[in-house]
This record gives sequence, C-alpha cells and structure tokens, in this order.
Amino acid sequence: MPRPIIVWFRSDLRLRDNRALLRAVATGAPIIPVYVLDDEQSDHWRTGSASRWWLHHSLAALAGDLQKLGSRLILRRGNALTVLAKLAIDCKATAVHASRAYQPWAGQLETGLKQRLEADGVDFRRFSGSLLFEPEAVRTKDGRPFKVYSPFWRAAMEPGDPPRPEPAPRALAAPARWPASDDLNAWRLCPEKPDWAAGWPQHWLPGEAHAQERLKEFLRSSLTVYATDRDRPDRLATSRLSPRLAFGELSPATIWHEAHAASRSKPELAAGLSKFCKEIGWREFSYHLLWHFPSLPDAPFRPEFEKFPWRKAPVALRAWQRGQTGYPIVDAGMRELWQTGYMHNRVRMIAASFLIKDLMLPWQQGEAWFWDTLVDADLASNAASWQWVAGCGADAAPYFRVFNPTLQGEKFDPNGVYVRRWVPELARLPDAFIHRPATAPSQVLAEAGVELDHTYPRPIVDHAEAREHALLAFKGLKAVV
DNA sequence: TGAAATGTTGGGGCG
DNA sequence: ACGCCCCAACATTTC
Repeated sequence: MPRPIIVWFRSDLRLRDNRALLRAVATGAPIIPVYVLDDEQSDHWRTGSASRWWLHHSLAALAGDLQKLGSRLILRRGNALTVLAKLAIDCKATAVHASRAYQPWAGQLETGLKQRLEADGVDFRRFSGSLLFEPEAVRTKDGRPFKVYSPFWRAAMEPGDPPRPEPAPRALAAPARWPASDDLNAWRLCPEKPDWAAGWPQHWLPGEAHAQERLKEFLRSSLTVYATDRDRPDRLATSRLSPRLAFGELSPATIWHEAHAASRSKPELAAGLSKFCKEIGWREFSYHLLWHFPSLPDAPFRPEFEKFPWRKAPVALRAWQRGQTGYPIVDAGMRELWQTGYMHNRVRMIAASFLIKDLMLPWQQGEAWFWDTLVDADLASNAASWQWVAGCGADAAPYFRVFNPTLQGEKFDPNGVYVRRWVPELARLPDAFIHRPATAPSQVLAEAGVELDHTYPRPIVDHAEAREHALLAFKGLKAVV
C-alpha cells in the first residue's frame, strides 16, 4: 500500500489554487488533509472570538468539499509541531505539505517542524499561496525591506504578474486507513451562551464556494463604482473579501487574476481595478512589514512612540467598544462590528482615529478589540493599519492628520443611511443633525424621539478640544526626537 | 487615505 | 461713476 502525504491546512482553507495540496495530489499518493487547532502558538494572539466562529464554518465547508472528492478533513488540537510529527509517524507519511505562514511564530515553527520531520525521514515541503509575493523577494536596491508603501508596491509588481492560480484537484486518493479526527463541534469554536452569532448567517456564509460567488458578484456589480464608492459606508461597494483572504478561502492570486480578467473584458472597470489592486497591495505590504519586523503587533514601529503619553481611561474605552461615544459615525461603525464581525473600511479609519487621537488611548487597545471582534482579523493588516492611524507605523499617517468624526460622517454618509442602520435611536433625526445630534434644537430632538443622555449619549469628548490636546502631545513627542 | 487657520480674490451693496 | 467695505468662495499654509 502506498504511503500517504499529509496536507496541513492552515490559513488556506480552499481546494482551488492550493499548491501544497495540488503538488501532493500530483504524486499520486494517498492524501491525508489535516487541520490543527493550536491555541498555544502565541500567548496573546490566540484566534479571536469572531474569527473562531468563521473558522468553525469554514472548516465545516472544507470538510464537505473534501468529502465530495472522496476525502476527509482530519481535525487535531494541540501544539502543531508535536501533533504533526506524531501523526506523520502514525500514518507512515512520506511528506507533510503546507502553505507558508508569516506570523512572528510561524518561521520558527516551520523550521522546527522541518527538522523534526526530517529526523524521522519525513519530507517537509512549504508552498506559497497566501501572498502574491514572498516577503523576502521584495527588496530595496541595497537589499533591505521596504518601509514605504509606494516604492514597495512598485518593486513588487516590477518583475511581472503574480503566478497564475491553479485549479482544484479533481479527486484525492484516500489512505488505506484514516487516522482519528476530533469532532469539530467539540472544539466549541462558536459562541453558546449567549449565542451572539445567531444572526450572522444573514451576513456571512463562510466557505470556498461562497467566497467564489462573492468574488464574482463583486467584480460584476461593484468594481465599476469601486474607485469612488469604496469610501461610502452607506453603499455596498467594498469587496467584503477580507475574511475570505484571512482564512484563505480565496488566494490573492485568484482575486488578482480574476479582477484583471474582468477589467480586460470591460475597459470601464480600469479605474476600479487599479484602486482595488492597490488595496491588495496594502495587504502585501502589511505582511512584508510583519515578516521583517515581527514586533509589529505589539510595539510601535517608530520607537519614539514608546514615550507617548497615552491615557488610561477604561470607561472611555468601554464607550468606544460598545458604540456609545456620542459621535454617530463612530458608534455606527463600532456597532456594525459588534453585531456583524465587520466594519466598513472608511469607518474603521474614523473609529481608530477617534480612539487614538480623541480619546488618546493606546492603539494596542483598539488593535486587541478588533482582533477579537472582526471576522477578518489578520495579524499583519490589523497591526499595520492601527500603527498607520496612530502615526507610529511605517509610511504612517502624519501625526497632525486628525479625522473630524462629524465632518467625516457628513462627507461619506451624507444622508445618514449608514448611521440610521446601526444607530436606530437616531433614525428619525433629519439629515442636517444626523451626524451632530447634540446640536439639534430641543424640538427637533423631541420630534425624533431622541433624549440626549438617555436614548443617546452626548459626545464623550469635545472633538475640537481633543484635537488640540492630541496635537500638543504629538508635537511634544516630535520635539524629544 | 484631513482639517483648521490664514490669505486672496472678486462681486455686489452702499455712500 | 467710483472707491470702499463686506464677505463668500476658493487657494494656500500650517498643524
């Protein structure tokens, strides 16, 4: 009986464009697909609550897709190195295939696993698949990693298009004997009491098949208006592909090539395509930074920010988390996040700016909250983006760029459609006051059924004052350096 | 992938 | 008719 190959699924929960899988299938060997839930690989970046919900459903979908090809998904829990090394011996595997990962702990894990497996006579082969370009492959002229986005992306794209995606295997040979598998439900990845995700299937259907549909739908209906409408939370013009990328239900190469193909058949999509690819580029840049600067999720990229006089304000943090800041666009975003595991990108920037510059709370607290509540939580993108807003990151927003939450609301949600959806207690306010309820005449408030301090809070900080305060603090930091 | 403060311009009201 | 002032509207600078 031929010996099997273990395909270790990680953040690549798909069958299409999965080289680790495809190269294993190509050998003709029996395939043992495995997923290992390893909550100890990082002490404080354990998969967050919202992501665990997604993970559960995406694993269920992958298991179903594998079953259709005559295979299974073996589930194991524990230290990935130990689990895989033992499984490889028990199954008499000749090799373990996996897609590369880029978290701070991933390199060491992969090196350790390779040594351990090879000592046992088992090959360990890594494949790319989660990024368009490997972090080491993009270098400045003097061989260093990039710290600025534009030249990074130019250099990354310079050698030519990323590799074309490969098809899914048509069938997987089963091993003579299947190893035991955990029961997915027993992992308890989904919330129970309370089941705050009960309504989430209305918003999200995890799994590769739905990811493919979402991609096609986005390219068909939104790419044409993407360049302008992507900033409008009241319109559904963003791709919402982020959780698909985070779990690898789609490869970035698939997205990249399908978007280009769509644009070739319709030249009017060119503007949207170029904006959209730039966003994919930011994801690549984030991974580039995380790989070369593994402290990115925890420490400011610009070390002078270690001295920044952040406030300690648990009550304000709580108000921000629960969408009770008194700034409708911020509250709408935070409630969208809490209720659906997602927030529109423009609103993420506004909400993040508010936490950092208006409340002067450390960016790490916002990062941690997003990590736990986002279904698309991604260590690289989350860390890089928070540092970008805080001004302490690579190629970051300048310190004096402070978002005015009222003006941002009026500019990007001009008719208050987004606010009304997520902050229903303000729904009956006229447009003129939907982003500034505390300035509405009392009669207007009464007619809209709004009682300040009771049905909706007054602003927990005065933005104009907070802005002055923040500018002073950031300027002081600059003076020290 | 800002916003506020400050500067400049030009049309229109008015003596 | 003319100059003066006011002040939107727009442009530039500064944080």
